[in-house]
Amino acid sequence: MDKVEYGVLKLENQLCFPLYACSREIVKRYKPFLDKLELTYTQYIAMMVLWERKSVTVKELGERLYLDSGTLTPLLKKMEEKGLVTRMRSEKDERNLVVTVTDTGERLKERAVEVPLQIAGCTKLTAEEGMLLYELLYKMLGKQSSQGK
Amino acid sequence: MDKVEYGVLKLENQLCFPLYACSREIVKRYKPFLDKLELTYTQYIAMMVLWERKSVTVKELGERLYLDSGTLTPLLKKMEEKGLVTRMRSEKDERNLVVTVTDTGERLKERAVEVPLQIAGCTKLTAEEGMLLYELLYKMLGKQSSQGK
DNA sequence: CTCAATTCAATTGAGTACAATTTATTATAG
DNA sequence: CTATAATAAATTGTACTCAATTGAATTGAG
Repeated sequence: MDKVEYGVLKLENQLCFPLYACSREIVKRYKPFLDKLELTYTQYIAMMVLWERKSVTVKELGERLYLDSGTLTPLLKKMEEKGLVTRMRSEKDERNLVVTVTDTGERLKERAVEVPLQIAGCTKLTAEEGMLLYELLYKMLGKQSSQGK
Repeated sequence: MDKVEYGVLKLENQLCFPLYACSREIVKRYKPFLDKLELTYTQYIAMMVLWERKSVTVKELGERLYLDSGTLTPLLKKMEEKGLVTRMRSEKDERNLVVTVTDTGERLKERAVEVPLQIAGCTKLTAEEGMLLYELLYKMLGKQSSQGK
């Protein structure tokens, strides 16, 4: 009767913590594979959008990745230096900066396809559990799942 | 027949991405509440361990939070400056640094209990979904769930 | 038209993360 | 006992992450 409901403050009773820890652990699992491509994890997911779209504005990329220009501007400048993308102001609206994959960036895609395959072997979840986790995470993110691809 | 299996490289087919995005979004949801306590998210989870254990070494704290001394040393120094913890070398083994909650740190616990309650209202998942997500994340982290608390 | 509001990137500053190295301390093989 | 190995923090350097601010370009109300 002395202690109140401090149980809610225990780390093991938090949902946020395994989410935070798991996210970082997964990024670490990607590292050895991404090192071979000389990409960081953030650069990798940015390239995923670019391989799919060819050209996007910083704003669109940010909406897709949940990142803002504070993160993306320096990231994209490094990717430009590496020759993976070009950065150019839109002619229609010069406030927009258009990022486009170069041929070098496009060629990297061929080596990158191996990454998801190699990572799949490191996962401790079954396919069904992975699917379920996917659905729950997107629900938590507040978006409709686009699983039915 | 021209395109190969590039579908594996689509952002929407990744499990890692919603994990990464969700983790950051949740930390953002905590921010307004943690701001009132003048804690960052990382400081908050470190305090959770300390509220539970009273005293831990940097090594133990790191194992619990999946963080290393490179992250924890500056974090704990800031927490010491704020008067939340003390940092002292262990007498038994001076390689170990023992972190202990101060009275100020202990008092913060009383205000912190509100945080999980207020966050709970922001979640888009049902209790069952939350539990399921929790189990899946711990399985992915490669630890046995300690849910049966 | 024209100036105030809006939009988009860039910048700034604080705070992590983490790999790799260094330093101090303790354990251990010979 | 002593040189070596192992361990724990701290340090260093790179790379995000994000809130807040700034500045240039565009929009829109009057």
